[in-house]
Amino acid sequence: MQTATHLQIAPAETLRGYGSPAKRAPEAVALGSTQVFAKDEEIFAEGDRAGFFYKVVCGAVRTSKLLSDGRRQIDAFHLPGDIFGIEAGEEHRFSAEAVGGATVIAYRRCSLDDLAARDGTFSRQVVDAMLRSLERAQNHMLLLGRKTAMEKIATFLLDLSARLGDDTIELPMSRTDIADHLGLTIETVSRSLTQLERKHIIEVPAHRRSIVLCDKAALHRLDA
Amino acid sequence: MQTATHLQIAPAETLRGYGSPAKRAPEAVALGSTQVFAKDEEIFAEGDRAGFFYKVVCGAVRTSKLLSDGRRQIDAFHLPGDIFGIEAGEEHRFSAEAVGGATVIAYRRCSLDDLAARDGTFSRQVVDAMLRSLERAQNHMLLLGRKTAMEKIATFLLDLSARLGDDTIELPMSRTDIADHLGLTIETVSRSLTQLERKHIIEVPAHRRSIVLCDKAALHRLDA
DNA sequence: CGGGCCGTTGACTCTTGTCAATCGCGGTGG
DNA sequence: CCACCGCGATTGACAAGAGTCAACGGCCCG
Repeated sequence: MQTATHLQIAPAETLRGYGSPAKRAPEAVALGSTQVFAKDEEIFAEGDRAGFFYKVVCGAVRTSKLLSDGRRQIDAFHLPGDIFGIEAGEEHRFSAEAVGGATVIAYRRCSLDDLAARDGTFSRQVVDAMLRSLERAQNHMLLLGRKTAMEKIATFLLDLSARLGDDTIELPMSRTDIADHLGLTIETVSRSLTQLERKHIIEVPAHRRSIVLCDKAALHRLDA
Repeated sequence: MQTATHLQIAPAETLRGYGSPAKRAPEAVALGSTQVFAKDEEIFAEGDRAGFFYKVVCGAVRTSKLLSDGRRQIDAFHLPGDIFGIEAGEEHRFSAEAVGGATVIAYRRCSLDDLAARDGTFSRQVVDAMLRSLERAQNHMLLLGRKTAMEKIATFLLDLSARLGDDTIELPMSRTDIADHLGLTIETVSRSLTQLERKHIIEVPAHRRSIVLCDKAALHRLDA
């Protein structure tokens, strides 16, 4: 086995703008440069040249695809620690936007071959990220193709709670985002949550932006 | 850049059986061993130890996940040349079965780190396969979450025709498989095909196992 | 010739989507 | 400080796309 002593991933201090006036935090941290994006600000768009990939530091990021008539599918929400924006080809295959403000680290994309050829911690992390994306995508296909609205909501809440490590979920995203992630309409999301609330399985405080899971067992039962 | 002169992926001649009486073609081709599976025979199951991954030589393979009550989602059909069964963890995250007979090559899975650490053609091919799976999964999520039944069918037919490189599609899979892939019921698949037939957009010969795309432009119009 | 499997078709149901009104919080400006 | 405005969320009434259940048809194979 070879011994690569240094990761040779180029720092990405010389970031070109993305057409949006984001405040950039230019201190180059280790291998990438930190950037701050405002609520709903675009990080990259479908079809953009994939010069960088990213790791979420804080906040949340959504990656999505659009149909020609505007229907949207959010394939994933990325939380702190998650890596997104890795591509096989030269272009990004989906767009990424900050959900209510996010800080990310941008890594210059070296050739994927190069990356795959190294054996440092970081390359392992990237390959792992890819595989976890794939796994998540596969689970999500099962959800989208075969689960009912209520099952989708239950899965979503349990997953988010597990990822955040807390039974009280501060939702970073709007109902519209949730709907576009689960393949539902905003009305169906709202009605499902109301129903769960009435059964005392969850509690939704007045500002409606956080959800407390009171009865996880019941949620697991609802989740097929 | 290092120069790995040999791919060090272990041949997989010493295959343990998978609990099913498949005829095995034991000649070890290059890096893996060829295996033949009968119609609907299981190649591996969800939860099996992921000791191998596979490349389709001929025929077709479906990979799928099940819900506790039997609802099924086929995440992909794998055609000749496609690689499937690569996993991040120790277990297969979905099951794989031959669709009406398939020949595959099994590769012993070395540690993914090792694999990622090499720079040979084959490792590149594997990483590429992963990224293509991911891309396909993302497109499929858009389909499952946001397309109508007719749009799903149109997308499916165009995709299959493109992959097979032919406007006449010999369907390797049943209506049930198609339904479980597109998140529909067998009845809806059947009705959609009949409707396309009536509009002279496709032709479906009497045995119903092949489909001729007469009017691809119309299909593209139906596909959002 | 008969049985079974796969696919098609029809009638009906129902979950989810659509359209529209209202609520309520938060921010803004007088 | 308070009234107003606007956006996001909720709720209701209704529509419709897709699912369910059931019958039937045709093909293959014994």
